[in-house]
This record gives sequence, C-alpha cells and structure tokens, in this order.
Amino acid sequence: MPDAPASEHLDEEWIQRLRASGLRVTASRMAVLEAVSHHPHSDADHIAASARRRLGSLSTQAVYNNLHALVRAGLLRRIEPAGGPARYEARMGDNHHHVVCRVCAATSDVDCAVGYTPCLEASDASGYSIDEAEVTFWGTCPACQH
Amino acid sequence: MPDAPASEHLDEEWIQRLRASGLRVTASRMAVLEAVSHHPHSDADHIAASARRRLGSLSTQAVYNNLHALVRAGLLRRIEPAGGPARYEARMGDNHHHVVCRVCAATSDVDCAVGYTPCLEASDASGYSIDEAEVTFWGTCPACQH
DNA sequence: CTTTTTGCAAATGATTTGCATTAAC
DNA sequence: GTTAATGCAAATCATTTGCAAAAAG
Repeated sequence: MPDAPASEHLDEEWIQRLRASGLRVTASRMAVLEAVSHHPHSDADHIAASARRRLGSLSTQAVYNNLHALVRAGLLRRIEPAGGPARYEARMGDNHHHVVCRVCAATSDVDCAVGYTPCLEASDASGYSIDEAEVTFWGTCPACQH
Repeated sequence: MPDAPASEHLDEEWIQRLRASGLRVTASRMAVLEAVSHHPHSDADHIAASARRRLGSLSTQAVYNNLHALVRAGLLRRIEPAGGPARYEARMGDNHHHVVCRVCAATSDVDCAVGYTPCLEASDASGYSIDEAEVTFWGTCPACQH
C-alpha cells in the first residue's frame, strides 16, 4: 500500500482511514475532514462554517467531537499558536512547521531548514520521553508589513 | 553594567527594568514578577494565587494587566502550549525551549540541541519577517511514565 | 495634579458537559 | 439491535472590557 500524496486526499482514502481507526463514516465527519484539508490552519469556527455550507446544518458539538476524534485517530493535527483558538490541519507525518503572523494570525507552513528531523533532538529532556517537536516561527506576514 | 544571573533577580533589578520601560513600580507588579520568577511556567491562575499569598488580595485584572504589561515590556515571556492556559516565565533572551507533558501538562526548560541559534532559520518563510522561533517538545514526563 | 493601576462587575470567546434522539454498522 | 454520533441547552474556563476609585510619580 503506497503512501498517498499528502495534498489531494480522496474521500475513499479518508473512509479507509476512518474505518481503520474504528471511527464511523458520517456525513459530518467527512465534511469536517474536507473542510480541514481544503482550508488548512483554520479554527473550529471556520471549519464549522465550511462544513455547514456543504451539509446545510451541523451542530457545534459535532464539529468539536469530530475534530477531537480525528486528532486522536491521527488523521488531523491540532496546532495552537498563542493567543487564539486552536487550528487544525490534515498535512501529517512530514515534519513541517508554522509561521504565524503576530498581527493578523495568518498561518503558513514552513519546511524545516535542517533537512534531518528538525531541531528535535532535545539535548537534555530531563527524563521526558518525547514524541513530537513543534516549531512555531513568529513574525509579520507580507500583507501586514505595509 | 554586567549581566545579572538569570536565576536570582533582586527586586532592585526588577525595579530598574520597570522604570526603564516606563512602568510604575507597584506592589502588585512586584508580586507578579516574584511569582513568575519563583514558579516559572505557571499560568495566570497560579500566579494570581501566589501573588495573593504575598499581598493579601489582588484582583484578577491586576494580574492580567501586569502580565500583559510585563510581556510587552520584555520582562516576561508568554508561552502557550496547546490545550491549556498561557504560561509565563522570566528567563529571557537565551534561546531555550520547552518540553511539555501530554498527561499532566508539566513544563520544563530545554536548551536547544543545536548550539547556534536553533532551528530558527526558516528555509522558506513565504515572505514573513520572522522575529522569534518557539520550539515545543511534546512527550511524557518522568512522573507520568510509571 | 496627571496618568497609570487597581478593583469590581459584567461580557465575550472557545470549548466542554449531559442527555435524549438519531444514524451507522 | 447495539453502539457511536448528533443536536440542543446549559455550564465552564480563560481572558477581556468598561468605568469609577485609589495610588504612583
């Protein structure tokens, strides 16, 4: 089973991964998944809006339930830049990072400069067993630099 | 004027830095400053509790006001690991990072493995002008590993 | 005295909780 | 049919806002 391209996920593939995780395939679920993969880095609110556009209606709780379930199952990643609501993205596994604009909170992906697993070797982790390293770059986006 | 030791800040030094930033020296301010430097990585609530122990009483807003003012002035740093309230610390300037426990949210400092400015060179920042790189390691702390 | 800070109260925003209803398998 | 997922309402947690009273310089 070859790795699928990170970008264009077919519904088929999502369904497969949902089943593999023991999650049921529901319209809400699929809508949330689509919303996130089409608009990466959006927050629960935007995801809800986007999913509602496709479904007609959808409760806020369904959105949160799904977001949590999908993150737990490893289909989505939750990122939370300081001072705002959590953001979600579907691009997983490759070790990429984020730049976020201090002014407008716009968020973009950044590939890690160092080719090898990033900056992730914590020299002294004080006994923690580490499973992930998250890098966030803070700055000002092109649009906000005027 | 030699650099002061990062750990033991004397009140004198805080006062100096407050004045230099045009901030008034108030009891609340000092108490917040002390709370953060004695208990790094604590959230607004713990800081409030700690400061109240020293002062008798202190409004929640004074705590938030002070935290903001001190962060703006560069005396404190705000860090916000996903899924919880913001944390504050007084250790500044040296480029150190954090490990946070997924189970109990304990947070510790980690010095960056790579000696040089960390992982911070974003290869492609898509036009953002970057002023800070924040690295968060996720894992399980010694106590939660059982 | 002027301006910043504090305190109190109420508002907001994001997310969670509980429970009955409905849909998936 | 079972069990998980949805919808609706109410609750909670962190943080912010507004304004008058008190304190710093």
